[in-house]
Amino acid sequence: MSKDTAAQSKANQATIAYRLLKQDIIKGIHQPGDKLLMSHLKESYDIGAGPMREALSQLVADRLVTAISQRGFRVAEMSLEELTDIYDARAHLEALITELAVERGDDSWEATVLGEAHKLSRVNEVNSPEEMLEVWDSRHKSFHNAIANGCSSVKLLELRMSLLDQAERYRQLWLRQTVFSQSALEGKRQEHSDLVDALLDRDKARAKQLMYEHILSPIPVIRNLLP
Amino acid sequence: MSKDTAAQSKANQATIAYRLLKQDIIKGIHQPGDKLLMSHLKESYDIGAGPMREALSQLVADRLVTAISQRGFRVAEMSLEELTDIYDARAHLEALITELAVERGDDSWEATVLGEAHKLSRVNEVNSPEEMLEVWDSRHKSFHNAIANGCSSVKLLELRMSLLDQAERYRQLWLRQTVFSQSALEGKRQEHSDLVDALLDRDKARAKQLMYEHILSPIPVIRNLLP
DNA sequence: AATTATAAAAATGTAGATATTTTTAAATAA
DNA sequence: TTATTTAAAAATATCTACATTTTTATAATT
Repeated sequence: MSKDTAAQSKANQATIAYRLLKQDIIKGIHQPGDKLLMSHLKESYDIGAGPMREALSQLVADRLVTAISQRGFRVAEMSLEELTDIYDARAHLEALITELAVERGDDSWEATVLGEAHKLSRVNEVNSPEEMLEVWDSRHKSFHNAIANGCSSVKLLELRMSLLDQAERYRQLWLRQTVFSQSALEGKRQEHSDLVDALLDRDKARAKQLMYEHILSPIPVIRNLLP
Repeated sequence: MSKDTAAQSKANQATIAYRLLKQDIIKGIHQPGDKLLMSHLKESYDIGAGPMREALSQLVADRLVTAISQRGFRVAEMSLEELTDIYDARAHLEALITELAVERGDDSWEATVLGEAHKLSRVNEVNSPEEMLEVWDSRHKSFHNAIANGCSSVKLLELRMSLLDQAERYRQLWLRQTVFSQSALEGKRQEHSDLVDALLDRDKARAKQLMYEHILSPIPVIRNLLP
């Protein structure tokens, strides 16, 4: 039995519900502002009220869901204000982490970053557009994770993940626009290439600045798509 | 009826359990590594298993508790490695937030910082040592919160709070040593005064550097007290 | 000693009971 | 009529008590 299958089978109902709900909120199956009715959730996920509550209050901590005592749960709203706030925080945090990664990253970090950059630049021979989207997004994330890991700070990486989760619904809006536009994709390719250059040159200030701008760049696109 | 009492009376069992448990873990009533037995918790807090699980899994997200599926919950261990990691992250994040506060803070921010600094410098006419501890800690937190609020980033402030919560058990070790030592207290007074000067001078680089060092300064004290 | 069987303890989940909020409809007042 | 209040009903959230599953401890067996 694979490790993954073992983990899945061991996971309790609350964990299963948490994963499914989170995915469905990110995918937009549950829209911002939607009421998350316990009776519906119980039925559609086939999970009891207890574990479901447990999952929901975790998502409240993740800021993907809001709760009012005795009045249940709703999918958290999306707004231009939140978009700006999340991306401002992400840009500053990611810039900080990049700076630390340049200071602290070793040879093996450099190697991994270079490897992930290469994989990302070679997203070509794919079948469907949907697969393209998935593969590019996955490799793009791996590339950025590889850079960030160089900072060697467990806690900063956890904070980074928390912001990424909160940004994910906004990112989804940007992703389609970017991956399906040859020129946008080429722009990203250039940004990534410049970034890698700065990292390998150990040019702290330049890497920090490039990362800051790279993170903020999707904002105009997302702003236009925001409902 | 006061707002607080109303909030208390409206809060559900899970929220009550979360608050009580968190306090008791920070106070050390539940020690690092302790098993959090559902039957004991149910009895001592007089709260059912469902809400108690909900509270526990929130504390897992807060990193104050660890969970193993089907094997229950334990108070998270404390370690020198975690101390170093948390304080490294805190110092960098707080320095970043301070820098932004100097950039973004307005007149009313300056006024609040100055006011809180004044209150903190006047913790004197108190009755018991225990009260002294409580009052100083409370005002010290308010002072630092006032500075941080200047950054105007909801998300960065949330990340800051998350790290503060994780640092709280370590901070408690340092607090007694500092508040009950006249020389240590004088040292802090000086650091705070320098910090305020840099803030009001809008000296970004200096404020950032002072804050970075201020956050890291408790580490040697805590290291010696760590069990 | 190592392995297996058994019993006890504990975690987790379910179903139904209870409490709260929301909706609906009727009654009252402007 | 229109708006407001009130009371009852329905919908919903939450909790409790119990049932089930899993783990852990103990004893028995090889």
